Amino acid sequence: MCCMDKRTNIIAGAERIFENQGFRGIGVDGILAPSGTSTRTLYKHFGSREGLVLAVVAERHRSFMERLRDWPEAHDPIGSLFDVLESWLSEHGARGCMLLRAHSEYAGSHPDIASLVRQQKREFADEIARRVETALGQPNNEIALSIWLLFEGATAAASVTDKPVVQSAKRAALTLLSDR
Amino acid sequence: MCCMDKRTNIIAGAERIFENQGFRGIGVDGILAPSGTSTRTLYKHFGSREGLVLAVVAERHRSFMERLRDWPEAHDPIGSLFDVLESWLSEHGARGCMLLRAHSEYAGSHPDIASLVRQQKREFADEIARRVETALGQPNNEIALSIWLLFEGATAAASVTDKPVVQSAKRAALTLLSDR
DNA sequence: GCACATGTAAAACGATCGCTTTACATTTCA
DNA sequence: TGAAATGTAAAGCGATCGTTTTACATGTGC
Repeated sequence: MCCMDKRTNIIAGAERIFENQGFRGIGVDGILAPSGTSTRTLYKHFGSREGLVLAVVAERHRSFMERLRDWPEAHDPIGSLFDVLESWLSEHGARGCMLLRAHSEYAGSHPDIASLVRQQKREFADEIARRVETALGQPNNEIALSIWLLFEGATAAASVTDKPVVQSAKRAALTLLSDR
Repeated sequence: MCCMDKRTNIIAGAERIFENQGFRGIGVDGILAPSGTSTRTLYKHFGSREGLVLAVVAERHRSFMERLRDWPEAHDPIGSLFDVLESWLSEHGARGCMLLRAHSEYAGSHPDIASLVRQQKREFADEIARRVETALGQPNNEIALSIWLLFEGATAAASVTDKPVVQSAKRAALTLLSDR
């Protein structure tokens, strides 16, 4: 078996475990079980448990941004934001943003994880600002920020309610956008 | 020393620890250190580590709802929501909603913590709906839900950015409210 | 004055933690 | 052919985990 596949498999398996158990709710044996990996290989690839967490968080962000970029509805740059979220949540389950979960679990003890997540969220907020500019023909940072908050709010709230939060966030975002 | 004070002190000390380290990032000795409590007393009062977490989460919600109720600006029921949030965050630090953090760390393994948080969030969303009805003279669940999402989004986002998210959420909420 | 409730201090329990090591199988390719 | 790279399996490292236990100090009320 080749090297890059193994690395990818470990990350994919760990991602599924972290979704359900959180980052600190399970040991390395449990993290490695879904990919059938020995601990020796883990430390060869990632150096430490924390190194794997870092890689999973990075991959999670990359794959979400990729889906955002490849989503076929270019004519509705803001509405499609929430359509992507809905598809994402139905696929992964609604357990709160994994990036923010990593941030809150590790911010007190692992500054590099915290700063990675801050940078990822800056990237995401910038992407929303770009889409607002596309929709309005000019930048509007105030509206972009509000739409970001609706997005993060829907992601968080979906983990604790059955209400249709994503569609509600989408409608509110479009209202704010047409209301300036 | 009397019984209720000790219980309260343990909870208050644990709350400060959980804010900084997360729920699973520290052992019981560390949790008890700020209140100078022996482990024996912990298990007498709460039965288990998880029992303490449950009590801290319950107290956290109670004390936030109390501040909301006692806030002096009855004339602006929606705007004051975000003023309370700003005062709360400046006092406790912005590390994401502790209730949601508990939910995501324990949902996979401790259903009773998860269901407590779901109920607390239902209570909070209902309080917002009541305030929307007060402001509008009639109920509007769609607007109430959006405002809840702005609130949760601001709470989450404040932990990873320096942008003035709470004030932005407040303005967006008031816009949605006056826009129906 | 004495039982009782409440507390601390500290040792000890087995279990599990992150990580390292030893031993061995497999593929790759010069 | 045979050394290097990559992998699993499993034992073992010391540290720390949540929890229980033993021993002892306090203050309160009958």
